[in-house]
Amino acid sequence: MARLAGVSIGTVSRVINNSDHPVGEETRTRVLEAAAKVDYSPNELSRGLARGRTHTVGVIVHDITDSYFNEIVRGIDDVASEHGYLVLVCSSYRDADRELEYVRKLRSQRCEAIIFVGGGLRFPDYLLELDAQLEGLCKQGGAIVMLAPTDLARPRIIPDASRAIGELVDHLVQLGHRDIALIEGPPHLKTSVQRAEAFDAAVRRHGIDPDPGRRASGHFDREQGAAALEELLDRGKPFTAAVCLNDQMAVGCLMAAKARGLRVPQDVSIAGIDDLPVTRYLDPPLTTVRVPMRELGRAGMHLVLAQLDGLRTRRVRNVRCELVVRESTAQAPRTSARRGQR
Amino acid sequence: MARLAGVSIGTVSRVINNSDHPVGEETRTRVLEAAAKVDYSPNELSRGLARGRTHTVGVIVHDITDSYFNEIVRGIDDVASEHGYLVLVCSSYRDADRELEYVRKLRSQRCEAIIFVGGGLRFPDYLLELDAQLEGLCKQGGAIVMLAPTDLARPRIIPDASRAIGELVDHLVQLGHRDIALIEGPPHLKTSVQRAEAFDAAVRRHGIDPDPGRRASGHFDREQGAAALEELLDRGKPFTAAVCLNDQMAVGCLMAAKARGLRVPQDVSIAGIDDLPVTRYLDPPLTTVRVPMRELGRAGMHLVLAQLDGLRTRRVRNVRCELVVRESTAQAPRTSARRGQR
DNA sequence: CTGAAAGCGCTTACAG
DNA sequence: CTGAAAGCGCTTACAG
Repeated sequence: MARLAGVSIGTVSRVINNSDHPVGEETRTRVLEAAAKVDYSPNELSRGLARGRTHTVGVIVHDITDSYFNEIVRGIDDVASEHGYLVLVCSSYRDADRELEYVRKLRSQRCEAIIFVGGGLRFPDYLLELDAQLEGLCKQGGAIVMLAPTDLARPRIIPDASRAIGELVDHLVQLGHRDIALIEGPPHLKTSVQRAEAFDAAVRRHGIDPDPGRRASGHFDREQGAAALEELLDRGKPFTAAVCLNDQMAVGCLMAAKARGLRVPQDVSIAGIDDLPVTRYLDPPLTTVRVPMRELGRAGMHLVLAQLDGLRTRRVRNVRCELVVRESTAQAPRTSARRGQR
Repeated sequence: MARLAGVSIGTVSRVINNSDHPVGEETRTRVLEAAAKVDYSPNELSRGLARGRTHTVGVIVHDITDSYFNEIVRGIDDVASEHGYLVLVCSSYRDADRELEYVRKLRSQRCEAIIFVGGGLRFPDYLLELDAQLEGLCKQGGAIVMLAPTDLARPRIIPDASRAIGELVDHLVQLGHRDIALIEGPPHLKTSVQRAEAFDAAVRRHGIDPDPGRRASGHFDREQGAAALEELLDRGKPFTAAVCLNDQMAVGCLMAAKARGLRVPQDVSIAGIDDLPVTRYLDPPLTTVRVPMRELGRAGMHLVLAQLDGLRTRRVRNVRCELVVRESTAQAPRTSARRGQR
C-alpha cells in the first residue's frame, strides 16, 4: 500500500495517524486514496508493539448473565468506548484458578488495565499469586482497579452498603420484626462477609443477638437462595423477615416463599441488596439497597484512565448505597413465617 | 530473560511454546527457571504478529445488559474460553455507525472472528460498507458468524420463531381471542420484520385480518413496550390479547397493563418471545416462545472454530424455537381489554 | 540440540 | 517535506 501510493511506509504511518509531522498535501491525498482503494486496516498489534498501547482493558466478572455484573460492565464500557478502548470480558465464576488464568492471559495480551468487578476471594495462595501477577502488570505500565472489597492493596472504588443495611434493619425492626433470617453469600467472598457484618452490627444495635439458626448461605445465587429459604423454613425456627445479602438470592427466596404458600409481605417480609433491574418487576416489588452499578462501572473506568494518565493512588473510595423501600416488607405478622406456612 | 538463562531467544521461544523442536532437558529447566524468576509474560502482540493468530474474537451485541444478548454471549464465551479465546464485547445499541466503528476496530485488532448477535439493520449504505469490512476481515483469514436474520450472505445460525409464533397464535385463538394487538420491534430490524410476518401469516390462517390499528412499535425495549401498550389502549380499539415481539417489551407491557388496572390474564392476555430468565419471575409468569439463547451462542462459536479450521460454508442453519405456555394467557374475556379497564 | 537471522507491520528519532 | 533504518518482542526456517 506504501508502494501503491509511491511513498515510504514512514509517510504512510504519518498520514494514517494524522501525526503532527508535516506531510505534503498532495502526498497525503495519494496515501489516503491508496488506503481507500486497498481497504487498508492498520494493524493494531504491530502498532501496539511499537507504541506500547493496545487500547484494550480487561474486565473480570463473576458471570456476564448476572445483572449486577453486566450493569457494571455497561458503565465501564460507556466510558471505555468514549475513549476508544475495547473491553475484554472474562467470566471467572468466582473460581480462583479461572480468574488467575484470565489475569495471565490479559497480561499477555498487554491490556492496559484490568478491572475486577467481583468481590475478592480470600484464599491465601490465590491472593499471593494474584498480587504477583498484578505487580507484573503494573510494571508493564498497566492499571488495576478493584470495584469490590478485597484484601489486596490496590486502587479501588467500593460500594459500601453497611450504612444502608443498617437502615434496612431499622426499617424492619420498626415494622415489628425481631426474628430476622439472614441468607448469606459465599463464605470466602469478602463482599458477603462485609454485608453480613453490617447486618450483625445493625441487629445488635437493636438488642437482637444474631442467631446462627436463622442463617443460611445461598451463595449469591438465585437457585441457592431459594434452597436457603427452604432450609430455614425446614429448620423450624420461626422468623418474620428474611434479609438476603444480594438480590439474586432475594428473587429465589421470594419465589420459594410463594411456592410454599407464604404471602409476601403479609406472612414474611423479604429484602435484598443491589437493586437489580428485575426487582421492580417482581410481585411484590422488592425492598432492597440500591448499589449504583452503572455509576460504579463508569467511575472504575475513569479511575483506569486517570492512572494511565499517570495518577498514582492507593486511595480507597467508598460509594454510598441507599435503602429502597418497596412492597416486599411490611408489618410483622402475629404468627411467624413458619407457622403461617400452609 | 534469554540472557538470564544464557540461551538465545529462539530457544526461549521453543521451550515457552513447548514446540516440538527438540530442546535439551537441562536447557529447558534453565529457561523455565529464568522465566519464573523474572515473572515472564509472553507478549501476545508480537506472537500474534509473527504467527497471525490473536486468540481473540469480537462479539457485537445490542446491549450487554439485555438478557437476550448476555445469555448468548455466555454461550459464546463458554466455548471460546474452552478453546483459549478471549472475547471482546461490543455494544452497538443498534446504531449503524457505532457498529461499523466497532467492526473496523475489531479488524484492526486482528480478531480472528466477529460474531454478530443482534439482528441486521436494513440501511443500504450501512449494508454496503459493512459487507466491505467483512470481506476485508475474511481476506485477513477471519471468520464471520451471524446469529440473527440479516441481508448479508454470511454463514449464520438463526433462531427461527416463525413456527412457534404460529403455535402461539393458535393457542390464543383457541382461547377465544380474535382481537389481538401486536407490539413490534424496530421497523428497520430484520428480526422484528420476520417475527411480524410470522404473526400476520398466523392470524390470517385463522381468517383474521392483521389490523394496523391494533399494532404499535415498542422498539424491543421495556419502557417503549409499556408506552406501546398505553398507546394501543388510548387508541380505543378493543383487544383481548397483546403479542409482544420480544420479552423485554412484554415485561413493560405487563407492568403497564397492571398499572392501568387491567388484570392479566383475566382482562387481557399477554405473550412475548425469547423466554428471558425474568419471564419466570413475573406475576403472572409469561407465556412466550423459547429461543435457546445459550445454545445459540455455543453453536455460533463452534461455527467460528470450524471456519478457522478451514470450513468454507454459506449454509444457513435454523434453530427451532418452542412455545412455552405459562400463566399470562387465558380465556378471552367477554368484554375487551379497553372496556375492562378501570 | 542450539543460535543467528529474517520477518511479522508498525512507529519514530535521525538525516537529508 | 521525505525516506532509510532501528526497534517493538516474538516465530521459524536455515545452518551448523
